[in-house]
Amino acid sequence: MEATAAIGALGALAQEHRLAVFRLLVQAGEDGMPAGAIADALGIPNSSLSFHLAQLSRAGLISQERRSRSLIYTADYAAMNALLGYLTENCCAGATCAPDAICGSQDKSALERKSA
Amino acid sequence: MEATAAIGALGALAQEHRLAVFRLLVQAGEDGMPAGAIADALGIPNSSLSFHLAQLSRAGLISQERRSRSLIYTADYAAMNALLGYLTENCCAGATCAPDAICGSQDKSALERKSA
DNA sequence: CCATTATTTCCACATTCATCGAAATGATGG
DNA sequence: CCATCATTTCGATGAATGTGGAAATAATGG
Repeated sequence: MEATAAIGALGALAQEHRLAVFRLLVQAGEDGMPAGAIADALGIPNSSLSFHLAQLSRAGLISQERRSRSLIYTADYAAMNALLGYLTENCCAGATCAPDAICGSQDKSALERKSA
Repeated sequence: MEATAAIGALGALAQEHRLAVFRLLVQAGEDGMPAGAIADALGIPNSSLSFHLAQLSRAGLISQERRSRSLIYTADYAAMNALLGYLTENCCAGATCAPDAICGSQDKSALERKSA
C-alpha cells in the first residue's frame, strides 16, 4: 500500500458519518446494505449520505453493486486490512518488537498474510 | 474506544506529513525522536512540524517528554492498537467471520487483548 | 545571569470539506 | 413506454485545515 492510498483511506474514515457507515458495513458482512437502508439506520439525509458513500468508494474502502433498483454497498475487507498493516509496518525498526509493552505484541504476520 | 476518539486519531493520520511522522515514530520504537531530528528526516519546516506534532498529540497518538533541551516524541502503541481494534469491531455481525474471504481471518482477539 | 539552542505561537492566506434541499438521472416493473 | 422508486448531482454557504516566516518562549550550559 502506498502513502497516498493510506491517506485517502484514513481521510475517508475520519468523519463521523463515514466512520459510522463503514463500521455498519463491516458489521453487515458480505451481503452489504442498500443506500436507503444505510440512510435509515443512521439518520443521514440521502444527499449527504450519497456524498459520503462516494468518498468511501473513492478511497477504495467500499464497493457498489446494483441489485434490482437498489445500490448495495459492501465493505472491502482487503482494503481495510491493507490499511491496518500499513500503519504497523516496520514497527520498532522491523525487529521483532521486544516485549509486550511495545507494538502491543500484535501478530503482524496475520495481518499481512491476508492483505497482500 | 469511542467514536470521537477514533475520528480524532484517523483525522490526525490522514495527512501526508503527519502520517510520515507517525510511521517514523512507530519505527523509531520506544526511544522516540526529538522534534528537530524529525524535521530533518522528513524535510518539514519547524513551524509546520510543530503544528502537526500538536495534532498527533491531541489525538493521543504520540506523547512528549523533555530530555535536556530537546522534546522527544514517541508513538503510543496502545492508542494505535485501540484504533485498529475499533475499525474491525463486530466484524461480520460479531460472529466468527465465516471463511477466510471475509474479515481477512484477522485475529481480533489478539488486537483487543492489548488495547483494552 | 547570559548566550545559545530547541521548539512553539502568531498570523494571514488559500484550499478543502460538510451540509442538505431541490432538481436530475438511472433503473425497474407492469 | 410510463409511472415509480432509489440514488446521485448541483449549488451556495459556513467551517475547518495546511502553510511557513518571523517573533516569542522555554531550557540548558557555562
